[in-house]
This record gives sequence, structure tokens and C-alpha cells, in this order.
Amino acid sequence: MKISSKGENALRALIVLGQHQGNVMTIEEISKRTLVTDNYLEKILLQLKKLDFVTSKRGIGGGYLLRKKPSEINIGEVVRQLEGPLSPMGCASVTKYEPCELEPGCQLKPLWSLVRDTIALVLEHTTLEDLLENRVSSLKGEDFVVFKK
Amino acid sequence: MKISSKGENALRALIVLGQHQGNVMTIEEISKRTLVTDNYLEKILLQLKKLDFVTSKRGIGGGYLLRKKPSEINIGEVVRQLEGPLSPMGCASVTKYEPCELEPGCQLKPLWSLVRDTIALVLEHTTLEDLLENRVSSLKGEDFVVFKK
DNA sequence: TCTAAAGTCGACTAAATCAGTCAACTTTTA
DNA sequence: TAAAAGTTGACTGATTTAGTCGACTTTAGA
Repeated sequence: MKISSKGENALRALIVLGQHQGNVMTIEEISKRTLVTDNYLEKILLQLKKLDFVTSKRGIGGGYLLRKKPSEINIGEVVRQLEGPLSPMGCASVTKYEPCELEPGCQLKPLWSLVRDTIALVLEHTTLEDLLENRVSSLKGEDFVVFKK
Repeated sequence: MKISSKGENALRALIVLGQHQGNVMTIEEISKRTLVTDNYLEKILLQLKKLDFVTSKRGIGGGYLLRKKPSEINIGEVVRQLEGPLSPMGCASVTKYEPCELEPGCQLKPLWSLVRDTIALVLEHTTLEDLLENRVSSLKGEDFVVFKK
């Protein structure tokens, strides 16, 4: 159930860019603040650019900046684009469903669907703005519960 | 955010063993019902045995069977033992915390913690018995919600 | 118009993990 | 004592991951 370093580092970069909205930042500057090597960051930023989350300016004084407002950048979508489907198994994926030989009647699929849906619930309701403003609340202390209506 | 085939196949095996409680099942029989090759199942069952979820009997008439009652087999624990921590990132892991250079003040960690906690909430509240009796309810149709108290 | 600063692109690699195979071995029962 | 079954360890092939490297293009400003 892991997030790879690519996804993690992409989110780090978006956060740093969000903290400097309006200003372009060079790969080197982003690298300093995210602690990701610039060679690797370059790859990730290029991918974020292709996905239209960021844009860039070449030449002297160039660099990267956010393409959309932080409130319009959905974390679920970022994770999905960089890491693949949110579902732990293809059979429970909404965006990239893969049939399984054990369907129907599989007693595992409902579990994977539930896991997928709760992950999606959290990630798709979080925007970059939420992260920037520390609006993600912890479940610790049972502030949150999942319950059946 | 994937479950590997090892975790999936281990759960399949446990389900099949749960459906035949009291009877030993050979690797070959389990293989037929889970659609996992017996060479690979052998590896997985051995691991499940070391973890004390199943037990085995050698020789003619031998095979595998559950070691505990299905109601005592916690799916979160099975997944954790076979796949590693439930948390998507080490910094948010409860059972295997790994420090990160960006702590404290990291704006991502609360998100990973929330994801970990919701995954744990689902998986740790599910037992093998729940799976066998199809007691895992789907989030579809918004039967469930996550909310802040 | 030249130069240095920046992003862009493609090829390559080293390590890790995963999924799976195989052969030899031990235990047990009939 | 033979056959059925689990046990063990070594091995392999494919894939993914996390980078590295070098050559190239674009741009601003002196």
C-alpha cells in the first residue's frame, strides 16, 4: 500500500510551488526545499507539466510555476496520474478496472472496493490548498469516524 | 497504493481454508480454488504457517488448515504481515515509523496519516469471518461516510 | 550577436522487488 | 516400504524504480 518516491516528491514540489505562487522557481530552488536531487526533480516536473499541473519558462529568469490555483489541484488526481489507480487491486479500480477470474462471487472484491473508496474519499476531497493551509485533520484521537448510514 | 499478488493470494488461500474448516486441504486443492500455481502457493502457505495463521500436517492425508477461528483472524494483521505497514509512507506508519528529513512542519505527513488511519480503520475492523459471510459493505451509494466529529 | 542560465529530451543503468520455478529432502500413513 | 504430502533453499526472469548523464534548445541581457 505504498506511495512511491515519485508521487511523494511530486507533491512536495507542488507544495513548494504553491508557497511561492506568482514567482517562477528554478529546479535548483525547488530541489533545495524538497531535498530531491535536481536530476530527478527535472523528470518529475516535466511529467507534472505534461499533466498540466505546472507550467514553465525557459532561459534566464526561467523556471516552474503552478498552472492552476491550489484550490483547483486535486490531490487524488495528482496521485492517480503519477502512481496509477487509487485502488489496491485492479478488480476494484474505478478508473482502470481489470476483470479477475474469480469474479463474480469473489469474497475479497468488496473489501478492496471499500478500501479504494475510503482512500478516494480522503484524497479526492483534498486540494493543494488544503495542504498549504494545513487543513488536513488527523484521525488520531478519533476526530473522524467511518460509519454506515 | 497496490496490494501485491502475494497478499491477495494469501487472503484467497485463507478464505478457501475458511470455507473448509475442520478439513485439511492439500496445496493442490487450494491451488484449484484460488487459481494460484501450487509452486507459488507453497511459498505463501509456508509464510502463513510461520505467522501462525495456518497449520499443516505432513504425509499422506496431510495438508493445511486454519490455526485460528476465522473471527480471530484480523485482515489488517494479515495484510501488514505479508505486505508491510499499512501506511503509504514510513513517516505515517504506526507499526514501523521511519523519520523523514522534512519533519516537523511537513505539510504532507498529516495527509499520509489520515490515509493510513482510514485504511487501518477498514482493514483492522474486518476479520476472515466477515469476508466468509460477505459482511463487508461497499461504500458505493454512499452507505458510508467519513466525517469529523 | 554572443553568452550564460535555464528548461527539454532521450538513452542508459544499477538496484530492488516480485513472481514464479525447480529439485532435493523429510515426514507420515497405509 | 512406497507413495503422498509438506519443507527447504537455490535459482531465474521480468518489471519497476530511482535515478544519472550528456547533448540540445530557448531566452534574456550585456
